[in-house]
Amino acid sequence: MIECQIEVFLNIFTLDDEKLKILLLRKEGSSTWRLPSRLLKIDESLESSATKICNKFKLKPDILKECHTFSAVNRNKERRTIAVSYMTIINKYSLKNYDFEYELFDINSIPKMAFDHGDIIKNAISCLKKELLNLNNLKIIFPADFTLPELQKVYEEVLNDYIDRRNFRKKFLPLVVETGEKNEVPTGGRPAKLYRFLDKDLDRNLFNVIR
Amino acid sequence: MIECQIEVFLNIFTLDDEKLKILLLRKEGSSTWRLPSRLLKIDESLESSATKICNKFKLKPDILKECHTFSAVNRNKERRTIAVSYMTIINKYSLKNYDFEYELFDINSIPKMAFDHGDIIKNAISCLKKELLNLNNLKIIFPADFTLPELQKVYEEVLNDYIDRRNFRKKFLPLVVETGEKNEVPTGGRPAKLYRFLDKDLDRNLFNVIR
DNA sequence: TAATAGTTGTGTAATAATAACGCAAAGGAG
DNA sequence: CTCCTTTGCGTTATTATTACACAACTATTA
Repeated sequence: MIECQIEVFLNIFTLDDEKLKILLLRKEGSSTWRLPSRLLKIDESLESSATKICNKFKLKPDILKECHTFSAVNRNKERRTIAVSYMTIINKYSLKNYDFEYELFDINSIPKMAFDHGDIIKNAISCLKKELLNLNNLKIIFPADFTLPELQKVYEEVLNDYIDRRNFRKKFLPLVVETGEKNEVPTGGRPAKLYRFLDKDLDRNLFNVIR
Repeated sequence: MIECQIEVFLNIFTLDDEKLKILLLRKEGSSTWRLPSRLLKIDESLESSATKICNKFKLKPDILKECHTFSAVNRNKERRTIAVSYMTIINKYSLKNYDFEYELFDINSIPKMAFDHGDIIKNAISCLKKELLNLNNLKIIFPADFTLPELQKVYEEVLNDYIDRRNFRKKFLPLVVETGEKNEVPTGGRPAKLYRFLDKDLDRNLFNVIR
């Protein structure tokens, strides 16, 4: 039996400005950033602790997944601390009301992080990519009025590969329906049609996980 | 900060008599079975603690994966206990020398388990199935001199589906080489040829994960 | 207003992967 | 020798994937 504290970390991912981003916090005057976290209390499970972090941001996430448990003996010099990392995917617009200072960072440009938070994020990002291949999870960040090029950019980032535009459309057109509108935001070219997902069985992957 | 103990569980899977099995222990005179486990010590990480369980069975596993962390408040009535579950896949013959009483159980016939060990196993079995789809892990239980029907039976269990024998062979023949021998154990029919895997890039799945 | 640059939308043909199928060969049991 | 069980083998049809080029729409610039 050991005396130790359990830290719960929450990696909150979202899509912002066509890029996958993670929500990070910084203490007043600190030069390093940190993940939202919480110490486990005696009367709560890890899942409920992670849910309480969500509540602080007024989030009701559709997905909350355990990523990994970090237990290196010296990860906290002061006292033995074990960290359990969770991840969630949210829509950026559910962050409208908040009482906290936060910043969204592109997952490819993570800033200098406190302690081992950088390792925790790295692990969570690979978890994110697996989850985003499932259409139900993709739908969280693309609830309505998205363009196919936007979708494709996310897939290309997740798969870390180029996808042919015509072949991509062939896969997705049977799953979506045109809203009739066009993208109002100028992209410097022909405006793209807006789509939303059909209410179909979306609990599947159109692309395969690359191990 | 809470005072709690961390329990490490190890799900040891192997292939025995053409069936996927898990290694379980039973205390003298007890009616219920338990998973191999260990309390985390102050000076070890979870991974090293799980490795120490392996050592007790004189195992040097090729794979050791974290499955899940179990943290329900009342999972141990006496004191707050959080359990981290690991799984490994071993070759049955690495269990030849042991100092412990153990029994191998078909993963489809798990006996009455102590506490929440049944839940932990259930979770680990789904983890096992994901891992076995990777040829490198499959090779652990099929290191040499296996028959294609034996392989196929494992796939059918993992995928929970029937596979056409001819199509199955078509997929695997490019990966294996005949040893020249035939299966000596009578199966009530034509004896199957023995194979071993070629030394190829096996870090991939020939069948896709079904979510 | 014409030319240019940037972005989106569209179809077809070649190739590869998967699914569906029946029968002969080898051994064991009677 | 017959019957039963299991293994080994090839072909065809279907489906999925890949590769590839040009026109349409908008904003910007000359």
